[in-house]
Amino acid sequence: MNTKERILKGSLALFNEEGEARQTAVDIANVLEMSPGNLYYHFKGKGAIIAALYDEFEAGMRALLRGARGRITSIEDNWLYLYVLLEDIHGFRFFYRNLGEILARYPALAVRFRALLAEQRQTISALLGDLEKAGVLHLMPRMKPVLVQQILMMLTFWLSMDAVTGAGEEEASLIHKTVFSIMTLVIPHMGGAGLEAMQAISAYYDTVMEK
Amino acid sequence: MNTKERILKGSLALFNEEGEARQTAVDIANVLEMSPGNLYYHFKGKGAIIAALYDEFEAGMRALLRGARGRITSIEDNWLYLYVLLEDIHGFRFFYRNLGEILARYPALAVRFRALLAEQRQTISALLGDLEKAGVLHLMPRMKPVLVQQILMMLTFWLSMDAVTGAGEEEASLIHKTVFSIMTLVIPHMGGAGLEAMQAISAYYDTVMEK
DNA sequence: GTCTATAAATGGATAGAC
DNA sequence: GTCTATCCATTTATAGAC
Repeated sequence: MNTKERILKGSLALFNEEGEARQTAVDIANVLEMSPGNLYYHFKGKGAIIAALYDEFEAGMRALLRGARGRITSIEDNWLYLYVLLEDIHGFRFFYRNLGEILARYPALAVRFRALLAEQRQTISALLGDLEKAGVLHLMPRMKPVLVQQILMMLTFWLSMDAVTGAGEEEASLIHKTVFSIMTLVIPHMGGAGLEAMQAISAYYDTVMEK
Repeated sequence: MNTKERILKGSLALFNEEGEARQTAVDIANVLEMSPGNLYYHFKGKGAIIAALYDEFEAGMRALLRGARGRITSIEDNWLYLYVLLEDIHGFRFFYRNLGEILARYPALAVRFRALLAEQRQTISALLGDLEKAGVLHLMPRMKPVLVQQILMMLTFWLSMDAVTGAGEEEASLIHKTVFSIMTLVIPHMGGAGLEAMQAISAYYDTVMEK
């Protein structure tokens, strides 16, 4: 592994663990047992590291979003897809826990993240559309954009909520709860199929949570 | 108005307008056309100012939460109460837009904010309970805590979402949309009464939004 | 109470030796 | 590529005059 990769890997771990805001370029160098000078040789500073990490995140997220198109039809598919999305996001939790701050500090990232949000919004909308076509989802006239926005918001701030409540919950458990919560946004609009899905998810949820 | 009050009022305005993170003690002094020395005479620094502002916010929010007990019964009451809550929060938007960062920087505030969240959670739960007793709300067995959490999350991060999407929406319009969105979390669990309420709220929403 | 001036602390960044 | 040494900018905080 070359130095550039080591720096990215180490920074990501450090940011996720200790929070991005309070880490300086020197801190990063220390963790990697490397001189600040060397760090600056590879990256112009913390900003450049964050930009590179964001590149990685964005590429992965876009791949996931595009992979969803047309392939996710049943309620169960949606449910599993959510797990994958949330795990991906969790890998870059430092970013999501400090969204506002980071985007304010790096306007170029803000532009890109907004575009990514738009693609997420589109994908969510398409997934709901597929469920409607399949006849399992029945939305009242004006509900759809509101429901999409609710899902997007939960997808964007579940990690912030966890951080703020200070639960410091374990990854698997937190993701399970969040999947459950997001599915619960949709289920009330599903009629009979929703009740079944709810029971299935609840049962699964219980088994997982008891571990 | 004495100097202490001037500082608090000016800081709140500055933070709300320009974001808390990028304002230094000197910036605050400049806005108030006052020397940094004088500022430090009244407050030990930015941290002390933020703590004082939080005192204000917390007192107001607790008053609102306690005022709700038992007095809010109909769907319309809930809807109006939400406006009041959101307006109160909007007055301290600098805090909500930077929640994670600020709470990490001032651990004493984090403890207090968590307690406040707990009281909000309780109040929301009580309000939903009243709607259940009134027979307009019907929740499936495990739904209630999830629904409460969804509402609490939206209440906590609506301003962050607005900041992140960069919509920079006007206050009244943003609050309307958020009220609508939060009510929409509850309405699917209301059966027939929900459909009516939905239509009423939609109609009202349209009139307001067209202005 | 308020100001000016300045010290102390921190973080960002680079030059030059190896 | 990597290190040491150092400098520069920003922010915090205080001392002492008025």
